This record gives sequence, structure tokens and C-alpha cells, in this order.
Amino acid sequence: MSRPRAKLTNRFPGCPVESTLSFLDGKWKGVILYHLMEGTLRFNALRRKLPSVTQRMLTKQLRELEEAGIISRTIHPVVPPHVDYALTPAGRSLKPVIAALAVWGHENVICEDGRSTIRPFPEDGADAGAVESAA
Amino acid sequence: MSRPRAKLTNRFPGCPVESTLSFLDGKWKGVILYHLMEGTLRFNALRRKLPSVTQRMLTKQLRELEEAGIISRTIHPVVPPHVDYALTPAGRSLKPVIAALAVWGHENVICEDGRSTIRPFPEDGADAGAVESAA
DNA sequence: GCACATAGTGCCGAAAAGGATACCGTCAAT
DNA sequence: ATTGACGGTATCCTTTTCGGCACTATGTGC
Repeated sequence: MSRPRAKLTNRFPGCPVESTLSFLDGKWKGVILYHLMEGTLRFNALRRKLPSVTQRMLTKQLRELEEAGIISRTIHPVVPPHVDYALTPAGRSLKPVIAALAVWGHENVICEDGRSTIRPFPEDGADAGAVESAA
Repeated sequence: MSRPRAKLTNRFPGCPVESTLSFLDGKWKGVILYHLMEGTLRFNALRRKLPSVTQRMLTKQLRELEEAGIISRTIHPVVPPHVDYALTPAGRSLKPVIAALAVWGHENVICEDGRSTIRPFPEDGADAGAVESAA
């Protein structure tokens, strides 16, 4: 159940980019992995790091990541429940990918009042002579 | 209009990973960029590379990428319409990101009959002593 | 007796994303 | 006269996603 947004990769066989994205897709997976890269976290610890995610959504995203084999969920059967989320080896192998995403986002994205835009590139006015799409 | 799936990055300030993902999100953006990395393509050329995408969706995704400033759309006003899609400098700066995604997908994703799964990792049986979530 | 913390689940409903299909205009070839 | 290529739109409909809220269980502390 619940493969992320029906991103079934078989529709365009051989696109490794979409294959990877299909695992990162879902509203909070990126952030979750970003935080888990730094170490194991408990459910509520993670929740505190993502203030705007509801419990329901966090659970859902974690379950999807777990089902994909990217993170592990370890239940310590103690009296106030205690559940640890950590990266599996597969999850750890995503490190360079997450890092690349983080670097680009850090360098090129400007978040201002609710929207994120790409930092303007200097060369971005170069015209080759034809008609640019007039918005 | 149409920022991708309301992935408004301001909700979790300072997550560069989601910032980047917000631009790659949308069902076909990954593949589109993957193909455009290799050079300019015309609408129908792109379409032929993505057999299962409808015209409508392709247009939509291209428009979103254009709006984001990742690709450029150049109309040559000739008689059978001729429109070129190419990466902008901003789009080209995504190359390492797309490459990272492609590498990981290539190495770790197995696409079999409609589903993509992560290639099993050898170390993936290591148990630390606690209760693994029994699905 | 009551509230709190932990880690969830279930149900509802709105909104968005995605897919199918049909249609547009022009020119060239058949 | 019809068909095809090109690069789209418009419309409709279904699926998915996401968010809100309430509810659960257990043990501890007040």
C-alpha cells in the first residue's frame, strides 16, 4: 500500500532519477531523512524537529520510509513506549544524494514569505535571438 | 500558480533538502531534467522520450519548470511550430543533483513488474537486540 | 481522581495532482 | 479533400495527498 503518489517507475523504464525520487517523494521525507542523517531519533524528538507536521503525517511518512527499507523502526518495549528511528544501510547510502540536495538548496534557494524561489543567476538574461515564451 | 504540491518550504525553515525537492516534485520533472541535461529538446522529441506521459502533463510540468526558472522555452515562430526546451544556467546548476539521483537510482533501485524496490543491502539483517517493527 | 507523556490509529473532508479525451490552427504532402 | 506533424488548450473525472481532530493504551506523578 501507499507507494508514494503513484510514482510507478515502470512507466518510463530506465530513468534512475525518477526511481530515486519515488523514494524521496512525500511531503516530509526529505526533512526526515535530513535529520536522521545525523543520528537515531525517537518519534517525538523527530516531531519536535518538524513542528508543522501532524502526528498522523509523520507516522505515515515514517512507515513509507520503513516499508521502502530506508529507515528502521525499533520498538523498545518499555512502559512509556520508546521507538527509535534510524537509517538502514540503504538509507545511509542515500547520504550523497541528500547532501547534493542540501547543497543545492542551500546555495540556490531563497525562501521568502511562504515561497521558495531560485536565486537569480547572473547569466540568466542571455537571449539567443528567438522568442522567449511570453508568460 | 501551481507551486508544486504546496510544498511550501517556509513551513520548516532551513531545510535545504525540501527546498530542492520542491522544484523536482511533480510526476515527470525528474525525467524531463534528466533528458534535458543532454541537450535542448523540442516538445515532441521530449514526448517521444516519455511515451507514457500525456501531452497535457508534459506541458504542465514544462511550464512549472519554466516558471521556476530551471528551463527555458524558446518559440521559433515558423510555420510548423517549433519550440525548444533547454536548461537555464539555474537548471544546469542542478546537474550534480540530478547526477546524484541518477547514480543512486542506477545502483540501488530494482524495477520489477510495476514496482521499484531498493536493492537489498548485505548488512541489512543486523539486529541490535530490540524489537524490530513487525509489519 | 486527574492529567501527562509516549507513540500511535481512525475518520472526515478539502484540495491538489494526475489521466483521458477532445479540440484548435497552420501548412505540407498525398 | 483528407491526413499528418507540430505544440499546444479545455474540460471532465478519479485518485492521492494532506491536514484536523478525536481517540486509544499504559504507567507515573500529584
